[in-house]
Amino acid sequence: MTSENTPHHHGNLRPALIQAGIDILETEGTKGLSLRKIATRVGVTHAAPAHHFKGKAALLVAIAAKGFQVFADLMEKNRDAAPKDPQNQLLGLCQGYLQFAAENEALFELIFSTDIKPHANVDEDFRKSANRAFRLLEDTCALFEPSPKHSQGHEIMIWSLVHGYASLRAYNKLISPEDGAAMPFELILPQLTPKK
Amino acid sequence: MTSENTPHHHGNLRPALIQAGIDILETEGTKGLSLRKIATRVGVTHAAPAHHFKGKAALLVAIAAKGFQVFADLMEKNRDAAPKDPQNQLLGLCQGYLQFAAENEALFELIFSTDIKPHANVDEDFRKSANRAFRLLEDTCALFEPSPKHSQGHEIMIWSLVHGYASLRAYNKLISPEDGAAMPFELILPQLTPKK
DNA sequence: TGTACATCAGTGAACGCGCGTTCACTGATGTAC
DNA sequence: TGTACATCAGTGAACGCGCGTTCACTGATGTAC
Repeated sequence: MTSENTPHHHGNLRPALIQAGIDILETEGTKGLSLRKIATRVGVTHAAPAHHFKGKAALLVAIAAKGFQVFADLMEKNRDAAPKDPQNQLLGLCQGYLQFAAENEALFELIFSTDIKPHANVDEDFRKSANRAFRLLEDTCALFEPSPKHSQGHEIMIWSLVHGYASLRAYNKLISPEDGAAMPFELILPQLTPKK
Repeated sequence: MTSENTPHHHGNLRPALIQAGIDILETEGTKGLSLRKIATRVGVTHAAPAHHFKGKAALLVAIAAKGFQVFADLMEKNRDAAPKDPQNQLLGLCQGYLQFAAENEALFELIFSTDIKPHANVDEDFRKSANRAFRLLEDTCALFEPSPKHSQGHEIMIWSLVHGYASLRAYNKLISPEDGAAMPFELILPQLTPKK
Protein backbone atom coordinates (compact mmCIF):
# COMPACT_ATOMS: atom_id res chain seq x y z
CA MET A 1 0.00 0.00 0.00
CA THR A 2 2.25 2.74 1.33
CA SER A 3 5.69 1.24 0.92
CA GLU A 4 6.46 2.60 -2.52
CA ASN A 5 9.71 4.26 -1.54
CA THR A 6 11.29 2.02 1.06
CA PRO A 7 14.44 0.66 -0.54
CA HIS A 8 14.54 -2.51 1.50
CA HIS A 9 11.63 -4.49 2.82
CA HIS A 10 9.11 -4.52 0.09
CA GLY A 11 6.64 -5.92 2.58
CA ASN A 12 4.55 -8.09 0.35
CA LEU A 13 7.16 -9.44 -1.96
CA ARG A 14 5.93 -13.02 -2.05
CA PRO A 15 2.43 -12.33 -3.37
CA ALA A 16 3.80 -9.52 -5.54
CA LEU A 17 6.17 -11.94 -7.25
CA ILE A 18 3.34 -14.37 -7.88
CA GLN A 19 1.19 -11.68 -9.41
CA ALA A 20 4.05 -10.38 -11.53
CA GLY A 21 4.58 -13.91 -12.80
CA ILE A 22 0.94 -14.10 -13.83
CA ASP A 23 1.16 -10.73 -15.55
CA ILE A 24 4.24 -11.76 -17.51
CA LEU A 25 2.60 -15.04 -18.46
CA GLU A 26 -0.26 -13.18 -20.05
CA THR A 27 1.83 -10.62 -21.85
CA GLU A 28 4.81 -12.71 -22.94
CA GLY A 29 3.65 -16.29 -22.62
CA THR A 30 5.26 -19.26 -20.99
CA LYS A 31 8.52 -18.85 -22.85
CA GLY A 32 9.16 -15.39 -21.46
CA LEU A 33 8.71 -16.31 -17.82
CA SER A 34 12.00 -16.02 -15.94
CA LEU A 35 12.93 -15.33 -12.36
CA ARG A 36 14.85 -12.27 -13.44
CA LYS A 37 11.96 -10.74 -15.33
CA ILE A 38 9.58 -11.40 -12.49
CA ALA A 39 11.90 -9.72 -10.00
CA THR A 40 12.51 -6.78 -12.32
CA ARG A 41 8.81 -6.25 -12.84
CA VAL A 42 8.29 -6.01 -9.10
CA GLY A 43 11.22 -3.60 -8.90
CA VAL A 44 13.53 -5.77 -6.93
CA THR A 45 16.91 -7.38 -7.55
CA HIS A 46 16.81 -10.76 -9.22
CA ALA A 47 18.39 -12.32 -6.17
CA ALA A 48 15.59 -11.21 -3.88
CA PRO A 49 13.09 -13.99 -4.70
CA ALA A 50 15.48 -16.52 -3.21
CA HIS A 51 14.39 -15.31 0.22
CA HIS A 52 10.80 -16.34 -0.52
CA PHE A 53 11.01 -19.33 -2.84
CA LYS A 54 13.33 -22.28 -2.81
CA GLY A 55 14.01 -21.82 -6.51
CA LYS A 56 12.35 -21.06 -9.78
CA ALA A 57 10.39 -24.30 -9.74
CA ALA A 58 8.87 -23.41 -6.37
CA LEU A 59 7.79 -20.02 -7.67
CA LEU A 60 6.14 -21.66 -10.65
CA VAL A 61 4.23 -23.95 -8.35
CA ALA A 62 3.08 -20.98 -6.30
CA ILE A 63 1.94 -19.24 -9.46
CA ALA A 64 0.03 -22.33 -10.50
CA ALA A 65 -1.55 -22.53 -7.03
CA LYS A 66 -2.76 -18.96 -7.36
CA GLY A 67 -3.95 -19.78 -10.87
CA PHE A 68 -6.09 -22.61 -9.56
CA GLN A 69 -7.59 -20.27 -6.99
CA VAL A 70 -8.65 -17.78 -9.64
CA PHE A 71 -9.88 -20.64 -11.79
CA ALA A 72 -12.00 -22.09 -9.01
CA ASP A 73 -13.31 -18.68 -8.01
CA LEU A 74 -14.48 -18.02 -11.53
CA MET A 75 -16.19 -21.37 -11.87
CA GLU A 76 -17.88 -21.00 -8.52
CA LYS A 77 -19.04 -17.48 -9.23
CA ASN A 78 -20.54 -18.41 -12.59
CA ARG A 79 -22.20 -21.48 -11.22
CA ASP A 80 -23.70 -19.66 -8.26
CA ALA A 81 -25.08 -16.97 -10.54
CA ALA A 82 -26.90 -19.54 -12.65
CA PRO A 83 -30.46 -20.81 -12.13
CA LYS A 84 -30.60 -23.52 -9.55
CA ASP A 85 -31.51 -26.49 -11.74
CA PRO A 86 -28.68 -28.98 -12.36
CA GLN A 87 -28.36 -28.29 -16.08
CA ASN A 88 -27.92 -24.58 -15.63
CA GLN A 89 -25.60 -25.06 -12.70
CA LEU A 90 -23.39 -27.22 -14.89
CA LEU A 91 -23.53 -24.75 -17.75
CA GLY A 92 -22.61 -21.92 -15.41
CA LEU A 93 -19.64 -23.83 -14.08
CA CYS A 94 -18.45 -24.56 -17.59
CA GLN A 95 -18.93 -20.95 -18.55
CA GLY A 96 -16.46 -20.09 -15.80
CA TYR A 97 -14.10 -22.79 -17.03
CA LEU A 98 -14.12 -21.37 -20.54
CA GLN A 99 -13.86 -17.81 -19.36
CA PHE A 100 -10.77 -18.56 -17.33
CA ALA A 101 -9.14 -20.37 -20.22
CA ALA A 102 -9.91 -17.53 -22.60
CA GLU A 103 -8.79 -14.73 -20.32
CA ASN A 104 -5.70 -16.43 -18.95
CA GLU A 105 -4.37 -18.43 -21.82
CA ALA A 106 -0.83 -19.03 -20.64
CA LEU A 107 -1.87 -19.45 -17.02
CA PHE A 108 -4.41 -22.04 -18.05
CA GLU A 109 -1.65 -23.84 -19.89
CA LEU A 110 0.60 -23.63 -16.84
CA ILE A 111 -1.84 -25.02 -14.30
CA PHE A 112 -2.56 -27.97 -16.56
CA SER A 113 1.05 -28.45 -17.59
CA THR A 114 2.28 -31.98 -17.17
CA ASP A 115 5.43 -31.03 -15.31
CA ILE A 116 3.55 -29.70 -12.33
CA LYS A 117 2.03 -32.96 -11.26
CA PRO A 118 -1.25 -32.52 -9.44
CA HIS A 119 -1.26 -35.75 -7.48
CA ALA A 120 2.44 -36.17 -6.80
CA ASN A 121 3.85 -35.04 -3.46
CA VAL A 122 3.89 -31.40 -4.21
CA ASP A 123 3.46 -28.15 -2.41
CA GLU A 124 0.42 -28.32 -0.16
CA ASP A 125 -0.97 -24.93 -1.19
CA PHE A 126 -0.95 -26.08 -4.76
CA ARG A 127 -2.66 -29.37 -3.98
CA LYS A 128 -5.32 -27.65 -1.96
CA SER A 129 -6.30 -25.10 -4.59
CA ALA A 130 -6.16 -27.66 -7.39
CA ASN A 131 -8.34 -29.99 -5.41
CA ARG A 132 -10.83 -27.25 -4.71
CA ALA A 133 -11.23 -26.64 -8.44
CA PHE A 134 -11.65 -30.32 -9.15
CA ARG A 135 -14.13 -30.74 -6.33
CA LEU A 136 -16.29 -27.99 -7.76
CA LEU A 137 -16.48 -29.91 -10.99
CA GLU A 138 -17.14 -33.13 -9.17
CA ASP A 139 -19.87 -31.68 -7.01
CA THR A 140 -21.68 -30.15 -9.92
CA CYS A 141 -21.54 -33.41 -11.85
CA ALA A 142 -22.91 -35.13 -8.78
CA LEU A 143 -26.19 -33.31 -9.32
CA PHE A 144 -26.85 -35.88 -12.02
CA GLU A 145 -27.28 -39.62 -11.96
CA PRO A 146 -23.88 -41.29 -12.38
CA SER A 147 -22.97 -43.43 -15.33
CA PRO A 148 -24.12 -47.02 -14.86
CA LYS A 149 -20.96 -48.33 -16.51
CA HIS A 150 -18.08 -46.26 -15.18
CA SER A 151 -17.72 -44.92 -11.67
CA GLN A 152 -16.79 -41.46 -12.86
CA GLY A 153 -17.89 -41.82 -16.45
CA HIS A 154 -20.04 -38.77 -16.90
CA GLU A 155 -17.73 -36.56 -14.95
CA ILE A 156 -14.77 -37.47 -17.12
CA MET A 157 -16.89 -36.97 -20.21
CA ILE A 158 -18.03 -33.53 -19.14
CA TRP A 159 -14.58 -32.54 -18.04
CA SER A 160 -13.07 -33.73 -21.31
CA LEU A 161 -15.65 -31.85 -23.29
CA VAL A 162 -15.19 -28.51 -21.60
CA HIS A 163 -11.43 -28.88 -21.36
CA GLY A 164 -11.04 -29.87 -24.98
CA TYR A 165 -13.29 -27.07 -26.11
CA ALA A 166 -11.30 -24.56 -24.06
CA SER A 167 -8.00 -25.85 -25.44
CA LEU A 168 -9.09 -25.95 -29.05
CA ARG A 169 -10.48 -22.45 -28.87
CA ALA A 170 -7.08 -21.24 -27.68
CA TYR A 171 -5.36 -23.27 -30.37
CA ASN A 172 -7.53 -22.37 -33.28
CA LYS A 173 -9.07 -18.95 -33.04
CA LEU A 174 -11.26 -19.80 -35.98
CA ILE A 175 -13.39 -22.14 -33.95
CA SER A 176 -16.62 -20.39 -33.21
CA PRO A 177 -15.45 -17.91 -30.61
CA GLU A 178 -18.93 -16.50 -30.50
CA ASP A 179 -20.53 -19.72 -29.33
CA GLY A 180 -21.20 -19.91 -25.64
CA ALA A 181 -20.59 -22.69 -23.19
CA ALA A 182 -23.77 -24.45 -24.20
CA MET A 183 -22.77 -25.27 -27.75
CA PRO A 184 -20.59 -28.31 -27.18
CA PHE A 185 -23.14 -29.60 -24.69
CA GLU A 186 -25.96 -29.50 -27.18
CA LEU A 187 -26.31 -33.26 -27.42
CA ILE A 188 -25.18 -34.21 -23.98
CA LEU A 189 -27.13 -32.08 -21.62
CA PRO A 190 -30.52 -33.61 -22.41
CA GLN A 191 -29.04 -37.05 -21.76
CA LEU A 192 -28.04 -36.24 -18.22
CA THR A 193 -30.78 -36.98 -15.73
CA PRO A 194 -30.84 -34.88 -12.56
CA LYS A 195 -30.87 -36.77 -9.31
CA LYS A 196 -33.95 -37.32 -7.10
CA MET B 1 21.80 -46.80 -44.42
CA THR B 2 25.43 -47.21 -45.47
CA SER B 3 26.85 -43.81 -44.74
CA GLU B 4 27.88 -44.42 -41.17
CA ASN B 5 31.53 -43.47 -41.64
CA THR B 6 31.55 -40.63 -44.13
CA PRO B 7 32.73 -37.60 -42.21
CA HIS B 8 31.05 -35.05 -44.41
CA HIS B 9 27.81 -35.41 -46.26
CA HIS B 10 25.52 -37.21 -43.96
CA GLY B 11 23.18 -37.61 -46.89
CA ASN B 12 19.85 -37.54 -45.11
CA LEU B 13 20.50 -34.92 -42.53
CA ARG B 14 17.22 -33.08 -42.87
CA PRO B 15 14.90 -35.97 -42.03
CA ALA B 16 17.44 -37.30 -39.53
CA LEU B 17 17.31 -34.01 -37.62
CA ILE B 18 13.53 -34.09 -37.58
CA GLN B 19 13.48 -37.63 -36.25
CA ALA B 20 16.13 -36.83 -33.64
CA GLY B 21 13.98 -33.93 -32.51
CA ILE B 22 11.02 -36.24 -32.07
CA ASP B 23 13.15 -38.71 -30.13
CA ILE B 24 14.43 -36.02 -27.81
CA LEU B 25 10.90 -34.70 -27.30
CA GLU B 26 9.78 -38.08 -26.05
CA THR B 27 12.76 -38.73 -23.80
CA GLU B 28 13.38 -35.25 -22.41
CA GLY B 29 10.23 -33.32 -23.09
CA THR B 30 9.69 -29.94 -24.63
CA LYS B 31 12.06 -28.21 -22.25
CA GLY B 32 15.03 -30.28 -23.35
CA LEU B 33 14.65 -29.68 -27.06
CA SER B 34 17.53 -27.60 -28.41
CA LEU B 35 19.24 -27.31 -31.77
CA ARG B 36 22.51 -28.37 -30.24
CA LYS B 37 21.11 -31.54 -28.70
CA ILE B 38 19.37 -32.48 -31.91
CA ALA B 39 22.57 -32.04 -33.92
CA THR B 40 24.61 -33.97 -31.37
CA ARG B 41 22.16 -36.84 -31.39
CA VAL B 42 22.51 -37.17 -35.14
CA GLY B 43 26.29 -37.03 -34.76
CA VAL B 44 26.84 -33.72 -36.44
CA THR B 45 28.16 -30.32 -35.41
CA HIS B 46 25.60 -27.95 -33.98
CA ALA B 47 26.21 -25.57 -36.86
CA ALA B 48 25.22 -28.14 -39.47
CA PRO B 49 21.43 -27.75 -39.20
CA ALA B 50 21.74 -24.20 -40.45
CA HIS B 51 22.27 -25.63 -43.94
CA HIS B 52 18.84 -27.27 -43.81
CA PHE B 53 16.67 -25.03 -41.66
CA LYS B 54 16.42 -21.29 -41.52
CA GLY B 55 16.65 -21.39 -37.73
CA LYS B 56 15.42 -23.24 -34.71
CA ALA B 57 11.84 -22.12 -35.26
CA ALA B 58 11.84 -23.59 -38.75
CA LEU B 59 13.10 -26.92 -37.44
CA LEU B 60 10.33 -26.96 -34.85
CA VAL B 61 7.76 -26.37 -37.54
CA ALA B 62 9.21 -29.22 -39.59
CA ILE B 63 9.03 -31.47 -36.53
CA ALA B 64 5.42 -30.49 -35.99
CA ALA B 65 4.66 -31.18 -39.65
CA LYS B 66 6.09 -34.67 -39.30
CA GLY B 67 4.14 -35.05 -36.07
CA PHE B 68 0.90 -34.27 -37.86
CA GLN B 69 1.76 -36.87 -40.48
CA VAL B 70 2.21 -39.58 -37.90
CA PHE B 71 -0.91 -38.38 -36.13
CA ALA B 72 -3.01 -38.54 -39.29
CA ASP B 73 -1.55 -41.92 -40.27
CA LEU B 74 -2.52 -43.38 -36.93
CA MET B 75 -6.06 -42.02 -37.06
CA GLU B 76 -6.52 -43.24 -40.60
CA LYS B 77 -5.14 -46.67 -39.86
CA ASN B 78 -7.36 -47.16 -36.84
CA ARG B 79 -10.42 -45.89 -38.64
CA ASP B 80 -9.85 -48.09 -41.67
CA ALA B 81 -9.42 -51.14 -39.47
CA ALA B 82 -12.79 -50.56 -37.80
CA PRO B 83 -16.13 -51.95 -38.95
CA LYS B 84 -17.66 -49.87 -41.68
CA ASP B 85 -20.62 -48.37 -39.86
CA PRO B 86 -20.30 -44.67 -38.95
CA GLN B 87 -20.18 -45.19 -35.19
CA ASN B 88 -17.33 -47.64 -35.37
CA GLN B 89 -15.49 -45.55 -37.92
CA LEU B 90 -15.64 -42.62 -35.55
CA LEU B 91 -14.57 -44.71 -32.59
CA GLY B 92 -11.66 -46.09 -34.60
CA LEU B 93 -10.53 -42.62 -35.56
CA CYS B 94 -10.69 -41.48 -31.96
CA GLN B 95 -8.79 -44.55 -30.88
CA GLY B 96 -5.99 -43.40 -33.16
CA TYR B 97 -6.24 -39.88 -31.74
CA LEU B 98 -5.87 -41.18 -28.21
CA GLN B 99 -3.12 -43.60 -29.11
CA PHE B 100 -1.04 -40.86 -30.69
CA ALA B 101 -1.50 -38.59 -27.69
CA ALA B 102 -0.56 -41.37 -25.29
CA GLU B 103 2.48 -42.60 -27.20
CA ASN B 104 3.83 -39.18 -28.18
CA GLU B 105 3.03 -36.98 -25.25
CA ALA B 106 5.41 -34.12 -25.92
CA LEU B 107 4.94 -34.27 -29.67
CA PHE B 108 1.19 -34.09 -29.19
CA GLU B 109 1.75 -31.02 -27.05
CA LEU B 110 4.00 -29.49 -29.71
CA ILE B 111 1.69 -29.93 -32.67
CA PHE B 112 -1.14 -28.33 -30.72
CA SER B 113 1.02 -25.65 -29.16
CA THR B 114 -0.34 -22.18 -29.59
CA ASP B 115 2.88 -20.69 -30.88
CA ILE B 116 2.86 -22.75 -34.03
CA LYS B 117 -0.25 -21.26 -35.51
CA PRO B 118 -2.08 -23.66 -37.79
CA HIS B 119 -3.94 -21.12 -39.91
CA ALA B 120 -1.39 -18.33 -40.04
CA ASN B 121 0.89 -18.00 -43.05
CA VAL B 122 3.24 -20.76 -42.12
CA ASP B 123 5.36 -23.40 -43.78
CA GLU B 124 3.34 -25.13 -46.46
CA ASP B 125 4.43 -28.66 -45.48
CA PHE B 126 3.12 -27.99 -42.04
CA ARG B 127 -0.18 -26.63 -43.23
CA LYS B 128 -0.70 -29.57 -45.54
CA SER B 129 -0.11 -32.27 -42.94
CA ALA B 130 -2.14 -30.42 -40.32
CA ASN B 131 -4.99 -30.01 -42.74
CA ARG B 132 -4.89 -33.66 -43.66
CA ALA B 133 -5.37 -34.60 -40.03
CA PHE B 134 -8.21 -32.17 -39.58
CA ARG B 135 -9.87 -33.32 -42.79
CA LEU B 136 -9.86 -36.91 -41.54
CA LEU B 137 -11.77 -35.80 -38.50
CA GLU B 138 -14.10 -33.71 -40.58
CA ASP B 139 -14.80 -36.48 -43.06
CA THR B 140 -15.57 -38.99 -40.37
CA CYS B 141 -17.92 -36.59 -38.62
CA ALA B 142 -19.59 -36.03 -41.97
CA LEU B 143 -20.85 -39.60 -41.83
CA PHE B 144 -23.47 -38.28 -39.43
CA GLU B 145 -26.24 -35.78 -39.77
CA PRO B 146 -24.95 -32.31 -38.92
CA SER B 147 -26.15 -30.29 -36.00
CA PRO B 148 -29.29 -28.35 -36.85
CA LYS B 149 -28.12 -25.39 -34.81
CA HIS B 150 -24.41 -24.92 -35.56
CA SER B 151 -22.74 -25.46 -38.89
CA GLN B 152 -19.94 -27.51 -37.39
CA GLY B 153 -21.53 -28.17 -34.02
CA HIS B 154 -21.17 -31.90 -33.73
CA GLU B 155 -17.71 -31.90 -35.16
CA ILE B 156 -16.46 -29.39 -32.62
CA MET B 157 -18.18 -31.34 -29.88
CA ILE B 158 -16.57 -34.61 -30.91
CA TRP B 159 -13.21 -33.01 -31.40
CA SER B 160 -13.40 -31.29 -28.02
CA LEU B 161 -14.35 -34.53 -26.35
CA VAL B 162 -11.53 -36.61 -27.74
CA HIS B 163 -8.99 -33.82 -27.42
CA GLY B 164 -9.92 -33.05 -23.85
CA TYR B 165 -9.89 -36.70 -22.90
CA ALA B 166 -6.45 -37.14 -24.48
CA SER B 167 -5.10 -34.06 -22.68
CA LEU B 168 -6.53 -34.92 -19.30
CA ARG B 169 -5.20 -38.44 -19.48
CA ALA B 170 -1.73 -37.03 -20.07
CA TYR B 171 -2.25 -34.55 -17.25
CA ASN B 172 -3.67 -36.82 -14.66
CA LYS B 173 -2.46 -40.36 -14.92
CA LEU B 174 -5.07 -41.37 -12.39
CA ILE B 175 -7.89 -40.92 -14.86
CA SER B 176 -8.99 -44.34 -15.97
CA PRO B 177 -6.12 -45.20 -18.26
CA GLU B 178 -7.68 -48.58 -18.83
CA ASP B 179 -10.81 -47.16 -20.39
CA GLY B 180 -10.87 -47.24 -24.14
CA ALA B 181 -11.90 -44.61 -26.62
CA ALA B 182 -15.54 -45.50 -26.25
CA MET B 183 -15.88 -44.43 -22.64
CA PRO B 184 -16.22 -40.68 -23.05
CA PHE B 185 -18.57 -41.26 -25.98
CA GLU B 186 -20.95 -43.34 -23.95
CA LEU B 187 -23.74 -40.78 -24.00
CA ILE B 188 -22.99 -39.12 -27.28
CA LEU B 189 -22.64 -41.88 -29.78
CA PRO B 190 -26.27 -43.01 -29.60
CA GLN B 191 -27.38 -39.42 -30.23
CA LEU B 192 -25.55 -39.17 -33.53
CA THR B 193 -27.64 -40.30 -36.44
CA PRO B 194 -25.81 -41.72 -39.46
CA LYS B 195 -26.60 -40.15 -42.80
CA LYS B 196 -28.90 -41.65 -45.43
C1' DT C 1 10.64 6.09 25.91
C1' DG C 2 15.39 4.87 24.55
C1' DT C 3 19.10 1.86 23.55
C1' DA C 4 21.41 -2.72 22.11
C1' DC C 5 21.12 -6.18 19.28
C1' DA C 6 19.39 -10.24 16.60
C1' DT C 7 16.94 -11.26 12.66
C1' DC C 8 14.97 -10.41 8.38
C1' DA C 9 14.87 -9.04 3.49
C1' DG C 10 16.91 -6.69 0.47
C1' DT C 11 21.57 -5.43 -2.77
C1' DG C 12 24.94 -6.02 -6.34
C1' DA C 13 28.65 -8.55 -8.08
C1' DA C 14 30.14 -12.79 -9.74
C1' DC C 15 29.81 -17.67 -11.31
C1' DG C 16 29.23 -21.06 -14.90
C1' DC C 17 26.03 -22.93 -18.26
C1' DG C 18 23.57 -23.90 -22.42
C1' DC C 19 21.78 -21.64 -25.93
C1' DG C 20 21.16 -19.88 -31.20
C1' DT C 21 23.69 -17.77 -34.62
C1' DT C 22 27.76 -16.34 -37.53
C1' DC C 23 31.85 -17.20 -40.02
C1' DA C 24 35.85 -18.60 -42.63
C1' DC C 25 37.23 -23.00 -43.66
C1' DT C 26 37.48 -27.51 -46.15
C1' DG C 27 36.38 -32.00 -47.58
C1' DA C 28 33.01 -34.54 -50.55
C1' DT C 29 30.08 -34.62 -54.47
C1' DG C 30 28.69 -34.08 -59.03
C1' DT C 31 28.99 -31.98 -63.60
C1' DA C 32 31.35 -30.34 -68.05
C1' DC C 33 34.37 -31.46 -71.36
C1' DT D 1 37.75 -42.86 -68.42
C1' DG D 2 40.16 -38.80 -66.55
C1' DT D 3 40.71 -34.11 -65.17
C1' DA D 4 39.12 -29.24 -63.71
C1' DC D 5 36.19 -26.96 -61.19
C1' DA D 6 31.81 -25.23 -59.05
C1' DT D 7 28.75 -26.31 -55.59
C1' DC D 8 27.19 -28.48 -51.61
C1' DA D 9 27.28 -29.83 -46.72
C1' DG D 10 29.87 -30.42 -43.28
C1' DT D 11 33.62 -28.49 -39.30
C1' DG D 12 35.18 -25.98 -35.30
C1' DA D 13 35.95 -21.74 -33.19
C1' DA D 14 33.99 -17.70 -31.56
C1' DC D 15 30.28 -14.33 -30.34
C1' DG D 16 27.05 -12.40 -27.08
C1' DC D 17 22.94 -13.33 -24.38
C1' DG D 18 19.84 -14.46 -20.70
C1' DC D 19 19.44 -17.55 -17.37
C1' DG D 20 19.33 -19.59 -12.18
C1' DT D 21 22.06 -19.71 -8.30
C1' DT D 22 25.54 -18.27 -4.69
C1' DC D 23 27.62 -15.03 -1.71
C1' DA D 24 29.20 -11.53 1.42
C1' DC D 25 27.17 -7.39 2.42
C1' DT D 26 23.99 -4.01 4.63
C1' DG D 27 20.00 -1.46 5.62
C1' DA D 28 15.39 -1.94 7.92
C1' DT D 29 12.62 -4.08 11.34
C1' DG D 30 11.25 -5.66 15.61
C1' DT D 31 12.15 -7.33 20.29
C1' DA D 32 14.30 -7.33 25.12
C1' DC D 33 15.27 -4.76 28.77
